[in-house]
Parts: sequence; structure tokens; C-alpha cells
Amino acid sequence: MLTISQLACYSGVTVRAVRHYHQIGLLPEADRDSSGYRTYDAASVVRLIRIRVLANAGVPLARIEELLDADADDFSAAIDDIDRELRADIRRIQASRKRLASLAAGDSLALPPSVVGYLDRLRDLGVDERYIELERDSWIMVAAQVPDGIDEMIAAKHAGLDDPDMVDLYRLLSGAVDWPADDPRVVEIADVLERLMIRAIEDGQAEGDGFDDPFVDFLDATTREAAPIARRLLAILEERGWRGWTRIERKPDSDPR
Amino acid sequence: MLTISQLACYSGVTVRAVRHYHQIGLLPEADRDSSGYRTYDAASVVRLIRIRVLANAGVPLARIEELLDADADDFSAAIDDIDRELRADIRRIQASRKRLASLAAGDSLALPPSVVGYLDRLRDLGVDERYIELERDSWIMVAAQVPDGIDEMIAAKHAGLDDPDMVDLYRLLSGAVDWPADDPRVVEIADVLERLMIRAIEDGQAEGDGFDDPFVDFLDATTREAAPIARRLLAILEERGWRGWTRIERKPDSDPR
DNA sequence: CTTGACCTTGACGCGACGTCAACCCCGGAT
DNA sequence: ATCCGGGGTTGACGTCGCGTCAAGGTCAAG
Repeated sequence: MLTISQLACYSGVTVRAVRHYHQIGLLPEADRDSSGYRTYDAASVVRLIRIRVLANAGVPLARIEELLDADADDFSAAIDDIDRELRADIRRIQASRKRLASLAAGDSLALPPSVVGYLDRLRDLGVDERYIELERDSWIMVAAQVPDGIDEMIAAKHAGLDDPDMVDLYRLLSGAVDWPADDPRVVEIADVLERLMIRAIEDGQAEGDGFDDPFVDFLDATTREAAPIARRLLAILEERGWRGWTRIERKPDSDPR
Repeated sequence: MLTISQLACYSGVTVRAVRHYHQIGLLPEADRDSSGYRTYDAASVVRLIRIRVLANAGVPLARIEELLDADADDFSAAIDDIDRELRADIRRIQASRKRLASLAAGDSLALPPSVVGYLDRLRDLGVDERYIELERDSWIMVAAQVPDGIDEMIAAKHAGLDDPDMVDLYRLLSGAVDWPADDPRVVEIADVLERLMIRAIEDGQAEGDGFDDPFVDFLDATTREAAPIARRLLAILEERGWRGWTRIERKPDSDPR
């Protein structure tokens, strides 16, 4: 008769594992000797070795019992099933590795390459780094919201930069992050911006953006918090009949001028 | 300002996950409104999205914080490190899959192919299935104990079957599993067995088997329990100066005849 | 008689949350 | 005023396969 540590040794498992198998019912509770020690025999060793073989092959403990006394067909069906799960595990990890690799390749922690390219272009235009960080954060949120539409949106933004007014706008905004809330130059920004918006609507660029309204409101609110001047700018635009910043939209009751 | 579910929605995580990140300190505890609700802003969304990007790339939560504000070198070093771990995970699972495949291929739940072949040969010799099961269980234990030596041992057993006495022995043992404990034919078995043992010693086959003594004792004890006749057989051999069954060995004080 | 190596049960810990439970808060309909 | 449904809050348990510690009882040997 064997003690639990001898059983464990001959079966190649730890004592703790044996007790665990008892606990979950995989190994039936063993007989006890006069002082309460568990006693085992060769049959226990053989059963435990079989359990280990299956466990080492990646079979979950909960499924081992059914395998131990399954006929050949059920057995191989179960094996197929388990192998499928193992393959799925591997695929999951490989997907992680791909994402990890794209992070290492420079994806600026949540930004697709197209956005990185766009921000680089802004940098080339001389836009202030602090303003770029504001844009970047917005793009991070947008990319998380509509991951499939992001490249298209960025393409549209690139096209927008062909308009000198847009370049002008960025130059103005870039400096404006420091302006006090009542800086009068804000009107200049509003003028440029309004021209751009009117042209965007004429060109039919102000179509569905795929966002839902609360998200647009949230981005607008974020913009308002971003710099002292932002609140004023949006207020002026609102006076002139525009609705927000994120989405180009006229207020329903505004005259078309 | 956002509620927790809005934050979760914009960041692509579950509410529970957000609270979990609070709990482990990955996301700093948010401010509360008058009724105790957590309130969030855009910065929270951005941070949470970054956390998700890293988590989805397989970075353990515990290591995400250090990555969020690491410089490029530390970052890519950490990424390499994590990728190594992911590769190790994959290798582990693939090792499991290999073992699983060899199970499906017929490895009789813990038996290497060489042993299966040997047992098949016994079957061909007409050995009773019940006796074969006894041998099989012993081989399972032996294979678990000395996995690297098993093929060599089986080769030696195959060679042993060239001796007609060995075939004879198996025939006798095969029938003997049913004999009552006092069956007189046991002497016949002892005679054959003793001839074989003497020859084995002469041929130098009784060398180190790689087992330690307690394991040999255990196998002997198991043998004694296996059939009614076994105890008698071993007792007779002991009278004649032999020590056990698993290991061919003379008792130290026995005359060399 | 002590020592050290065994055995026993019970419990927490890991990782990343999912899933109750029990209760609070708020706005809208009855 | 009340109810309802859909938010929010904390707290706790479950997952999986054990490792590890705690606090004690048992046993063979010196």
C-alpha cells in the first residue's frame, strides 16, 4: 500500500494535484489507514498516470473522466473536439501577437497608420504639438468608435487640406490654444471656419459620418473643454446658425442666408 | 461628463472591466457626482482605449501601466518580452496538441507504441487477455517511471521470447490467473521461471534496471495482489534463494547451488 | 524526548473579469 | 404619490488547476 506522496511520485504528479483530483471527484476518495492517512494501490497509480497523460495533452480536467471510460468512437470524437479548442487558443494568441507586432511597428498606441500620417502632415504644416495632441485624442476616440470608417475619413481630411482656407484654419487654431477666452481674434477663426463649412455643404461633404448623436455631442463637449477659446468659438458659430464642431450641420431654424 | 456605461461604450469595454481596472489601480478612481456616480471625461476614454489596445495585444494587465508611459526603448523591450511569453504559450499548446494527436493515433492511454507491440505479440502467443491487462498496467507504471528506458526494456523482452522456456512461462502464467492459491501446478511455473532466471544471470541480463528499490518492492507487492497463485509462486522462489519478481536477484545469503 | 519528514484539513492566491445580489437614484407614466 | 424601468453603487462568489501557507497530528529514527 502506498501513501499519497508515493502515489504522486510513481505517477509523476504533485501531492497537491492528487488531493485536487480527489476534491473534484476525478480520483475517487481513497481508503484511510488507522491514523487517517490515505492509502493507494497499483490501480490508483495506473488511473492517475492516465489522468496525467490526458491532462498533459491539454484535456481539461472536467472532461477527463468521460474520456477514461469512453469507447473508441466517443474517444476520438472528444479528442477532435479538444483539439479544435486548442487550435482556437493558438489562433487567439497569434491574433494577439499580430496586434502586438503592429504596436511595436509604431502604431502610436491606438492609432491606425492613416491617422498617424495625417497628424504628421499637420506637423509639417507647422501646427503646434499641443494642438496635434488634441486632434490625436479625438482621432483615438473616433477610431475606436468606427474602426472601419477611419481610413476613409482621413482620406477626406487629406483632401480638405487642398483648400488653402483649411491650412489657414489649422494655422489659426494651432496658435489659439493659448488665447484667453475673450480674445477678439476668435472672429477671424469663425469666418474661415464658416467659409469652409459652407463649401463642405455645397460639395456634399457633410453627409452621414456614422456616429450617433450622443457621441457627436460628447466630442463637441470635449472640444469645448479643450481650450479656453473653444467655447467662444462654438458660441459664435451657433449665433450664426451652425450646430457644432464635430459634425457640420445647420440648426433647423436658421435662415439659409 | 460621462457615466461609467458611456465610458465603457465609447472605449469598447464592459462596465465590469472598467470597475476592475479601478480596483487594480490601472485606471485611477474617478470623481463622483452628488449621488456617488463616477464621472469621466475624454481623457479617461483615451486612456481606457489605450489600455484595451494593449490588453487585446496580449499584454497582462499588471504590465500595462508601465507600458503606458514608457519611452520607445523600454516600450519595445517590454513588447519583445511579452511576445516571447506569447510564443512560449503557443509552444506549450502545440506540445499538448502533439501529445493529443499521439493519443488519437492509438497510444493506449499512457503506453508507448513499443509496449503496445509487445502486448500484441503476447496476444498472438495466445496469452489470456486478463493476464495481458496485468502486464499492461505494470508497463504503464514502468513507462511512467523510466520513460527513456522503456523501449530498450521492451527490446530485451522481445529477445527473451526467443527462448522457448519464456513462451512456455507465459502460457503457464496465462492460465494461472484463475488457479486457487494452493494449486500444486505452481511448482511447474517456478521450475520454468528458475531456469529462465539462471540463464538470464549467466547471460548478464540481470543488470541495473534503473529502478530504485522501493519501486521494485512496490511492483512485487502489486504482483502478489494480482492473482491468488502469485503469493505462493513468489514464496517458493524465495525458498529457493530468489528475491522477487520484478528484478532478477538472488538473496545475499543463498548458496550458489 | 526530540527531530524531521511525513500526513491531515482549510484557506487564500493567481488573471481577467462574468454574474448574481441587494440596494440607491432618477425621469417618465399612471 | 406611486410605480416602473433602466441607470448607478458595493460586495462577493465562480472560473481553472493547482501552489503555497497555516496549524496541527503521526511516525520512524537518533
